[in-house]
Amino acid sequence: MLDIKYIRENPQKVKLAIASKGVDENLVDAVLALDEKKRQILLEIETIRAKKNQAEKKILEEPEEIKKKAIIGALKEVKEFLDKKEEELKKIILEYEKTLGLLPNLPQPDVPLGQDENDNVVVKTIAPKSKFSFIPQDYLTLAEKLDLIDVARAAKTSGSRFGILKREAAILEVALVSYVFNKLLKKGFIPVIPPALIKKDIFWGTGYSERNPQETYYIPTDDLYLIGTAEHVMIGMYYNEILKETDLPLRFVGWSSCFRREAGSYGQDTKGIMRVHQFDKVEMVSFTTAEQSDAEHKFLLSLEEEIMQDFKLPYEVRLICTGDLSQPAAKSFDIYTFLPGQNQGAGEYRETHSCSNCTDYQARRLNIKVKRGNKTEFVHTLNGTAIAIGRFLIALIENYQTKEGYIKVPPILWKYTHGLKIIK
RNA sequence: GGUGAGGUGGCUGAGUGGUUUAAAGCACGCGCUUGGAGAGCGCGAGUCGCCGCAAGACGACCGUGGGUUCAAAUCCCACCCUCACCGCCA
Repeated sequence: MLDIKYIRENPQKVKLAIASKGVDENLVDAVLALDEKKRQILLEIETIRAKKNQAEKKILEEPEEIKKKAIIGALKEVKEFLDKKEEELKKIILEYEKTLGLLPNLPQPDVPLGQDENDNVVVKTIAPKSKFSFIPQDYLTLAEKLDLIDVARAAKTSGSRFGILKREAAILEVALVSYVFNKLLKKGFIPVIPPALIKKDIFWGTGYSERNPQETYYIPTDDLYLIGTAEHVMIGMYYNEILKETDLPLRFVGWSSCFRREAGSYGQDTKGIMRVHQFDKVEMVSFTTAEQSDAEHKFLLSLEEEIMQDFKLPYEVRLICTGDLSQPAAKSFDIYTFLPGQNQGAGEYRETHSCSNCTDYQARRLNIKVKRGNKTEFVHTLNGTAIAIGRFLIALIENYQTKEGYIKVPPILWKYTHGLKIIK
């Protein structure tokens, strides 16, 4: 949610900003019109209510029955009028909040203008150190030979766009989670295993529902949503709470399954587990003060890069352009990992991590504040991928493959795989 | 699922129809005191909206939504949530 005062004072800036994210700029005028109407009715109601309150106090001092009755009679008429006005106000507030909710967070000034992911800007490249002496194979070919990923049987039980991780792939997931929990625990993150179902208010509050409502699984019987990421729960945990300043930055790491309907992605990545309805992910989340959030954003990105470097994976960091930013994000970096087995061995960079500063956008929607001295203010929230298991496994399989079609286990994981050093 | 208790400000907690402008304590802010800190003392201070250059005025808010009443934190109804005990259960 945006600050209405800021919109009132800077309507042109807001229009430009939301247009750069591909959202209709006319929404700004709609919000301002509703805001004005709302304030006008509110003023009217409050003036009358002030008079009514004074009249009520007079009744106490009034000894004469006749005068009392006259006042009470007049008050009844006033009440009927107020009831009508209040009804009108309620409708306008509802419309106002709905419209205001449609406005996305504003991009920070250093975010490049652009339409879609093709306009994202590469800000750093860690290129592959050496080339394969053979033509590297596609992860799915390798994984199916070794019986690590079973898409066919997943289709049998669950339909298209599902995968079953088997044998060493399942062991690797547990190892990856242990490794990354261990790493982030040392950095002061609080580990969390969240529920997979959340309430409507929380889901709305994290700010992902408006732009692509069909993306989420919804269970009508219980009025609950399946989480698309552990972030939904980790941010939502503090709904309507006031945090202590000394607790900030407050950091969580959560491991959960993530559910995505992938509506509108027909034909993309239809094979394998690159794009599936359910995958597991370890996600980082931070709550900070307004001044801390830029530094925290860099910190989360640095952790993601550390993870990449622990595994000696080649990658690019891309600064996301305005048109590709999510609704709540003010600025995002993505990490694209090099997958040498794609394009018949020519290789390709694919998105494996993301890292966003949502400033106070989610905090306003969820009413999450921090007490600073005598005042309370909205916190800033950030999120970043630690390891998205499916895509990270793809990266490991393709980068650690051998000529024989085996897969080496990265040394950093040995301590978590109990002696497993190669998959064959 | 059953029974009972409860939901009040940053926190604990008093408040059963009208000077509640929500007591008190803790925490917080400013000042006094001190070489400095602490303790102590004094003062200030809820949130949101709205009008105003400002001082300040006004309105709303005591889990949420309705209702009763001239008047509701307080009475009534529904719902949500928390805690305790019981039942069931991986």
